[in-house]
Amino acid sequence: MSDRRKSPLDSESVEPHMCSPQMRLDILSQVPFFKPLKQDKVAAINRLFRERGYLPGETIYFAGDPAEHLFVLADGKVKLLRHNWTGKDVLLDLLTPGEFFGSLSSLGDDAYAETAQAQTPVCALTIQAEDFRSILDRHPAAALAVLDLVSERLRAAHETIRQLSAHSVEQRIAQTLLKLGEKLGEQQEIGLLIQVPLSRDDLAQMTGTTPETASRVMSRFQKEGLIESGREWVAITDWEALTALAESGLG
Amino acid sequence: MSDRRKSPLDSESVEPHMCSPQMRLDILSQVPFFKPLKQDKVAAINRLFRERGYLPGETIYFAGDPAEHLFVLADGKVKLLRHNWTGKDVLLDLLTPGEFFGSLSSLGDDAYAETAQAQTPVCALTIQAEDFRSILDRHPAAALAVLDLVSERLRAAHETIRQLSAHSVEQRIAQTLLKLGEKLGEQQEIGLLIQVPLSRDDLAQMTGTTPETASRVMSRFQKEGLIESGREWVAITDWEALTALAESGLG
DNA sequence: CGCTGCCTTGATCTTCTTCAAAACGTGTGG
DNA sequence: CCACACGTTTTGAAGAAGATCAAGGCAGCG
Repeated sequence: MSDRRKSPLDSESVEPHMCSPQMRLDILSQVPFFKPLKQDKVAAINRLFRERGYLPGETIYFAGDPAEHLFVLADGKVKLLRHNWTGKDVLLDLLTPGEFFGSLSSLGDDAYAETAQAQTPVCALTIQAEDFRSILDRHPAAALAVLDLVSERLRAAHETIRQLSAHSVEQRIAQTLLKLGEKLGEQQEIGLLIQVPLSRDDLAQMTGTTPETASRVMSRFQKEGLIESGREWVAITDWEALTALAESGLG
Repeated sequence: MSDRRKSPLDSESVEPHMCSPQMRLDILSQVPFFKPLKQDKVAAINRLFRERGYLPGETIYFAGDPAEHLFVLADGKVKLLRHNWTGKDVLLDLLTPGEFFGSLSSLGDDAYAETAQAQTPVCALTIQAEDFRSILDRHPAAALAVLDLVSERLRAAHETIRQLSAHSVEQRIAQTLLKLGEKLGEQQEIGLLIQVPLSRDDLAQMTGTTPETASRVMSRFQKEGLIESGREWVAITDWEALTALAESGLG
């Protein structure tokens, strides 16, 4: 336990990431809501998208900004968060390539409800909200696919509410690590490495606690051999035990 | 404050409520996602719906049941909740006439994620999940309207997460009362009466606390003249003060 | 009129937050 | 390549917020 290694995370170039035209088309045709469409339709849609790169830590948009665009994440990781005037931010979601964020609404004067922030170097494809809306209008299959994705997010949000309401901090952190492990995990010698820079602060913002408490819980987990962790990285070394802890609260 | 009146809530018949055919058509054509459709279309859709009545406290479906139907609430109030094996249920939403619940998904073998329970005598219109799905497939305007409603619920869920993460119990209860006041409030001599039977337990399940703590907070609010309350009813008497408390935490 | 279920209140205990200070790691510039 | 500086993490001690356990009171209903 004393030889906590250097960060085992994939190091990424610090350049704002740009994608090749072919890469764009590949990504768009893989996105769940364009998948049902014919290839030539996707090519036409592709022309409506613009490309933007962001640096780690850079804000893509702020909560309250006029919601003019929809984003499709092509490469990198994006945090979705809400601010509190107390300074206690809440991290709602961590997005991976292929997921969308931003404005879905038809109303132009709507504002973003959340802030989107690049967690790593990011390449995102953007489209005008009204353009996206009219695509959905013309392609019911795409609209239903988007509906399914949003419904799934609603389910996930309800699950988070249940956790915040009824589980201890320890259980919430365990559950969050498992969820991140499923989504971002990569098997390595250390264990199931969570492929995203994840600070104690991030974890605290995801689980509704303080960085200090998150740190204490993580230290305990590490002492018990459930995880291996260092500065902004975590790996799960005992999936079963962590699962048991998340669900019952008894180690 | 000593003469806490008898329940000022509208007393409703205890019969499982049934609606007249004309009432059904009226309700369906008023529902946001059928509103854009022509009257004759709605009449055709109406024929796909069945009608069901429920008694107060009766469970409409349980979380985990096969999700075969979509429901449109015609009359009464419905609780949406999640269970915990610890016995601590979480109340996610309180629905009023015109709102929908149940299955949106196309996959037949899906399960309900939540339990739906009648809070008052209820009349609900039900349709097979696949029938509803094919309606959305044929009517993009309806599909987009549903998408907007679900997006709005996702926003609300995120707001709840923010509150649970960053606000005190006192603030959460104040905010919840205000939200309920907006949705179900009715101006009366006592104040803005929340037209639904609302126990301390319900409030606790909405705000992630215990009935005892909810009771203590409500007593404090009453002593400070912010609300008037009795057995399963609440009225807001000082909206501004309650708002201030919800937002800043300082009375 | 007594029963059942909801509400209130008190005392105690646990969990988590807060404040503070020190140790560590990572990338930087010498 | 090494040493420094910054932001992250760890850990401690004290205090607050809320949970839990327990008892008693009140409303509505048969």
